[in-house]
Amino acid sequence: MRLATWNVNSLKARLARVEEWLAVASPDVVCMQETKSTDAAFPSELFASLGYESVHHGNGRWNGVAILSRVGLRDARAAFVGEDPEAVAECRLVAATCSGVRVISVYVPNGRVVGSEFYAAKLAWLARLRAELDASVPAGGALAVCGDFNVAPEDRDVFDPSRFEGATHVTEREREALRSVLDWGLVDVVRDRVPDGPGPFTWWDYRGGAFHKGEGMRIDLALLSTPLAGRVRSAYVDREARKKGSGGEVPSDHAPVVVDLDD
DNA sequence: ATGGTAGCGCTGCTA
Repeated sequence: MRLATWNVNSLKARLARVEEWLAVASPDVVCMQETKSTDAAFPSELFASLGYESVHHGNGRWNGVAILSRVGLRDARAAFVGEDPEAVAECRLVAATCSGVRVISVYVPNGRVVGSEFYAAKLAWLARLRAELDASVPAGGALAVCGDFNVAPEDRDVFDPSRFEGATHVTEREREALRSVLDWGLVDVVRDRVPDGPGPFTWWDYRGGAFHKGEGMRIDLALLSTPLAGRVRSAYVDREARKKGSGGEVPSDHAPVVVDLDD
């Protein structure tokens, strides 16, 4: 099974690029973030015509998460345990079971400025994600928590740590909050397969030619439970998808993370 | 050079 996660930075703007990528990469399950779409506008029929069932959770201009699967999709849920699905303010989590794997697509808050209310909300969101796993996922099962975590786990996950002093994504409190999620019993499978940095990066600023200068961060992660991590054949960043499409379409500022699992 | 790009949507916010 090929599992992927991709922050598309607007599904409407990226749709042609996404379709092209689906055909080339041929993933079985895709976690998507920043669709910036409503549930009504989400192109579920188009994805169905390509062989994918889907679930989307979005309410407009910001955020929005989805899961696509061509190996089954059931028990979808788009809110934290104990959260009223009708009262979700920010659409940042959706879960479904695909071919025996509990898949969670996450878009962790950016945090904006260290010390701000948004930074505090980011830390709280990560703590809530850990509580979600404790409350809703049986230990020892097949779990994949994938998405844009907006945290670079270590200094080797940024192109130049000195350029990030005082910035979000690299602070010890954010990294500790992420480690608390990992401590549930998850493996960062790309890092597991690529022990040395820098990178592999998954995000590059649109500005200043950052992608071509190699100035990125590794903030999109595939975190797999230990039993599932034992089935990983390969785990990598699909840098090709960060380049323009065949028709010159603008790419997302994120590249997909792809994980191939043995059956 | 205190900058830059992209998306949403129409003014400035978010990233």
